[in-house]
Amino acid sequence: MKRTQRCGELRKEHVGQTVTVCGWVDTKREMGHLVFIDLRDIAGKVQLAFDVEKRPEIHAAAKNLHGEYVVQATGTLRARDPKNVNAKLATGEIEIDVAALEVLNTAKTPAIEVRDEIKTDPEIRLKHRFIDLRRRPMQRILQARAAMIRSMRATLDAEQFTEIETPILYKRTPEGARDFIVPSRAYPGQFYALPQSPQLFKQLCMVAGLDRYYQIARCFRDEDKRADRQPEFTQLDIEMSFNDREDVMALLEKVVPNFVRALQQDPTFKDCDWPVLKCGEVKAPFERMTYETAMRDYSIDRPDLRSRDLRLTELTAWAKGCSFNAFKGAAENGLVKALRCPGMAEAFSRGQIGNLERDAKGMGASGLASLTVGAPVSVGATYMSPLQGAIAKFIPAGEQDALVKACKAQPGDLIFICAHAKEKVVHAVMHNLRTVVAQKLNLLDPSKFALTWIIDFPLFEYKEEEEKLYASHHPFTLAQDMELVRKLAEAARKSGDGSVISRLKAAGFSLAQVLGIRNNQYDLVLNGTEIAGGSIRMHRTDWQEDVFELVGISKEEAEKKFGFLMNALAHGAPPHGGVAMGIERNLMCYFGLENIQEVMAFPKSATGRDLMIDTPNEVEPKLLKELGIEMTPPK
RNA sequence: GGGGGCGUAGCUCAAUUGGUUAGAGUGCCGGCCUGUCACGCCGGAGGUUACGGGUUCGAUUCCCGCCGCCCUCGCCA
Repeated sequence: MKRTQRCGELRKEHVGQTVTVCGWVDTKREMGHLVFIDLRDIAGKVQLAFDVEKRPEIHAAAKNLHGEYVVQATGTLRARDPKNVNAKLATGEIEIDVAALEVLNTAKTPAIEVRDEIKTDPEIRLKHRFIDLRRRPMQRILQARAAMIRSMRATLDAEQFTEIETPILYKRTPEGARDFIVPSRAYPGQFYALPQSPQLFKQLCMVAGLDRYYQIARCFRDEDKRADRQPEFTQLDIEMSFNDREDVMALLEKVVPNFVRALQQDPTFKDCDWPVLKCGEVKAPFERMTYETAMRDYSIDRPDLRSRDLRLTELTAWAKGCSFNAFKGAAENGLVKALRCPGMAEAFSRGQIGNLERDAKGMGASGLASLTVGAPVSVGATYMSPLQGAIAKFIPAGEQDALVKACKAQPGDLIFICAHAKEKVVHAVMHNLRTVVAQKLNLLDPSKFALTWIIDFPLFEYKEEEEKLYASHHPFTLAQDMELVRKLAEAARKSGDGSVISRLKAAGFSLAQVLGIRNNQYDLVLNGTEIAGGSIRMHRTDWQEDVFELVGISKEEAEKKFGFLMNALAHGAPPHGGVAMGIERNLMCYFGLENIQEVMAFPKSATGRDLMIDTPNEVEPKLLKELGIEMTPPK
């Protein structure tokens, strides 16, 4: 045995014991006849004391130690004199009077200082990741990640789930994200693909009668990276049988509070400064909000409800009768929305308003109207309109009053209005604006956790340009009204030509009716981040065929792409559904971090390179030949 | 694929309009110091200014290219 305790575990209660510790030399303080070494391991630091008069050879050996040397030290644990206690250190009341010292390894000077706070360039940190991970904040994050996953497993095991591994060598799926592909040696010219998620396999597990599946699943997507995206990431992947959406939601309402509690109660993290440690108990059941409400009030399907009272107002009806032509025109077949900013008439400078307008234009808007609300007054017989701003003069007093009333605005408020023929543009602008205003109002406290389910999503999305319906989640999601889907599919099959929509219209169905169908999807949203999402699936092939019909996936195409799933569904698939939760995205929220690299042990750069091991890289021509792959010459 | 920012000592950053020996803090190495704990004091080493080209008497500085990192739009559930 090389050690009796870990450095950071030693306390007053061990005083008098002979202890052996191992760790890295953190700092050395030489005082002539005295040398102090702080020895560090994952549990913390402890002070080693060396006195030349007591043991000259050991003292001399201590003088030869350098930073990051790996050392084993044995000695008597003694209490420090009260005047020498270091209150900043958990081990500050004690030190080791070292009697034996062994250098287990020397160390080169690291590129990164092993300290809690560093400002080092991310490139350097990634190149020397094994040093970066020696730092306490990084070790705590990785420990917390493990604690979270441990808790997830415990919860699911208690609910009779079976952890099942699904293949990493998978098959290319033309839908969704770009696949990473892996050449096959046995079949030159043929390829595996890495899974974007285990979606189809988990459904096959249900068909197999495995009843309840989960996996801490690695997922791969070959898309361009972002601050919150990596080419490989981890999901808690869950699927269950004979359930409806309530069962899945109830399950996550156990999983999430359990792991939050696990993090909050773990003494390992008591010194950490994480939002998750300050957010209090996560109470179940979680709030629920329909997609319709979310879009109406917040213009986004993942609203940040820390600013729940900052709601948007739809003004389309008002704008249709508006004298200001820009609003009126947009309202004809588009959307007009307003954001009332309470008491913020003076909150933004001219320049800031200008920036907001510029951002709105960047999202496709033709402009962003801003109006401040004054007190309505009558001067003699003339009624003075309450609004001020560049466009106020185009809106008569009566219309202004109606606007103020619709927004429930008060004197001193600021009102932003965005109008556009494309709903998507208005939603993007207003969501962005709401975020800015909420920030300005200090509503986005990172230690406040606002959790909500978003439910009742539309089954279909309609792309006008293509005259095509798309599955808004994925095409395996069960509709709430399969009866109507059946009728639609039948109608679409009968009347021969034209787009699906024109055929449905010919059969007497309206677009609103089609888009009004809700599905069985549920997303879990935390402070504006989607931290989990899932759905109940269609377990019957005839239902599945109906939806394929409506989204324009032909029989041949369905057979080619999803044949094995369809075949499996035809062999007695039980009703089933599940959910997936992004581990990294969750951790980022809980730790208040902006970059996904901070919550992974060995992340890749934003261009998908591993800077430490330097990959991707070339392989030998011989290997390529074996795989039947020929390179085009580089340009 | 598009846009923006960045690249100078191990690390974090300076360097005037383009100007002669590229500096500081920290780390590192050595010395001194008996209670330090981000110890203190003294001394020292350390640079292909990412890389390649161009303009110029002269380039860290200006121009072009290229590589890398970060952010973002597209893309991505």
